[in-house]
Amino acid sequence: MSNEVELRKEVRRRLIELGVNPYPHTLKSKVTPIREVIQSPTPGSYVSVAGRVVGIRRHGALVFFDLVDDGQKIQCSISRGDVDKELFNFFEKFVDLGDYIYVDGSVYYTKKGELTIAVNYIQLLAKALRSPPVKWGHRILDPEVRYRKRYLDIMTNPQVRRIFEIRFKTIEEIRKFMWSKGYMEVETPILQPIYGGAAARPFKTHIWALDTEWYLRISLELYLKRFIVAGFNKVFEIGKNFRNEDIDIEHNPEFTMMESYEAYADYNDIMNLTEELISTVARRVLGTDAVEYPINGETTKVNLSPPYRRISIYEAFREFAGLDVESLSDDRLKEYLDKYSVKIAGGYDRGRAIVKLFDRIVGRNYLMQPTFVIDFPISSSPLAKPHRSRADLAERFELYIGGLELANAYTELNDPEIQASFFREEEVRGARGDLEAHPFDWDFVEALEHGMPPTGGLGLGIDRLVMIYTGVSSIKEVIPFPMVKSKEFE
RNA sequence: GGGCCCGUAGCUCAGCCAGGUAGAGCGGCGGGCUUUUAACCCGUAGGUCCCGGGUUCAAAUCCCGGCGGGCCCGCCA
Repeated sequence: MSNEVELRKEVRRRLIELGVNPYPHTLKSKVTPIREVIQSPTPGSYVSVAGRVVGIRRHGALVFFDLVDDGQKIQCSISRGDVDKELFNFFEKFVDLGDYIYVDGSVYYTKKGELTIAVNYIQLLAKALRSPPVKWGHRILDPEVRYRKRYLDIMTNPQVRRIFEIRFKTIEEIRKFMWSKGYMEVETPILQPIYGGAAARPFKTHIWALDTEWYLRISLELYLKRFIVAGFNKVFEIGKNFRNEDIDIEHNPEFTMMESYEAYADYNDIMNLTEELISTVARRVLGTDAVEYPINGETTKVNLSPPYRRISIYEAFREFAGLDVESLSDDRLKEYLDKYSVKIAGGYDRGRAIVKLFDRIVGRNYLMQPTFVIDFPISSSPLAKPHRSRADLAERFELYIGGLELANAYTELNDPEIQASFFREEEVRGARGDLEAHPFDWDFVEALEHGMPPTGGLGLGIDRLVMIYTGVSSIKEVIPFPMVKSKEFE
């Protein structure tokens, strides 16, 4: 292993001795992106390009090699008979896989019809001391290498690169979509004295300047609502949330959410917004809103074009599980909790029990096509407004696609007295051992006391949306640098 | 938190069950080759068998502990 590095360090040293800078500041001349050379191939034209050497095929006096620039590959050839002998020798002696080089030459098609640059000049741009771990276009198989050294994964595999291109285009298109709807993108604190807006354990940190314990945010919700109180009518934020919980196929402790809040809207408006956003962004990023998602090992067509089905959580129970949860006694419900080993932290609560049971037996198993599950039991939703026509329900929806929970949204609770009472209930749950209970946020309640208009809010999991868009079933595949245990530098 | 599986050359893996000199392909290096594209042909170097301990005449192999990774379950309203 150190052998290759040592050999290449020796090459680097010899280059410097010869007066060749292996890491020059400038290129011989301006280059054309390889993408453009490929897009409008012009045999006979003279081009200058730069890129990483990803393949070398030697045939004695003729050598073919591949350059990759910004994910685009082009073949080059260098022929001893056609170029300065020293240049040919320079290539043979000093250019290795992984190096960045500049070349210029004329474009032609080989006998096999491959677009190729007949190289006349080579400039070394950056000497690589390590070669790529696998041939370009091949997959690194070791997941540990893929996640720890993602740059290698992306460098060598265009399909991996494509996933991240889709991810970042998706974020860009969500921004454009929200702006086009009149929303303003705002920023809220990541470091917070009280966390809130979701049920999750937080990361703690120490603020030296204030000598107190603060938290990394677990959601964007409570500060965005403060913007609504402040008089901004439509705001959104795209940012990282941090939840101190386990890492698995659909959870990463650090993940990306888009949250939006709109004055004078309710959860019905937000459902319309959500389905339009997901389909519009899909069309702009993927060119289609018909995607395929692997479900239980089988590729399933998923249609992202609106309207999405809207079904109450009780109806969903009846339809998919054949269970009339609504009329179930608490004792019977507890039997189901035992049967599916569902535990409720902080003591039994009917609403929470129903929602957890739903996650366990309905959501991930049956909701493959986009589905809004609506009207949750009120005790499970301490930041949502009670339902306009049923006191036991909250105006809340969750969006499921491919069995994944993608979004959570409410007609927002704007009655400060009810909010305060919900926080008090959360405090009780916390005291009973529910580590994910909301802490009482007095400052937020005071903000509501100043008056928040009727508001509709949305939280959309960007990572999971990208999973749906790219057809991958692990969140690690869509997070560039997923969380892995740190390792001592070898 | 529980269970299962994995860790051997730069990469992919065999060898482990049944203990006895560390193996292959790709890649590297050297040589050959002027139309290849996972080029090809010949030669060659390359190892803390994840780490530590134990059993044994002898451990990559068996046992224990640890580290790292993957998957499943729990948890994630």
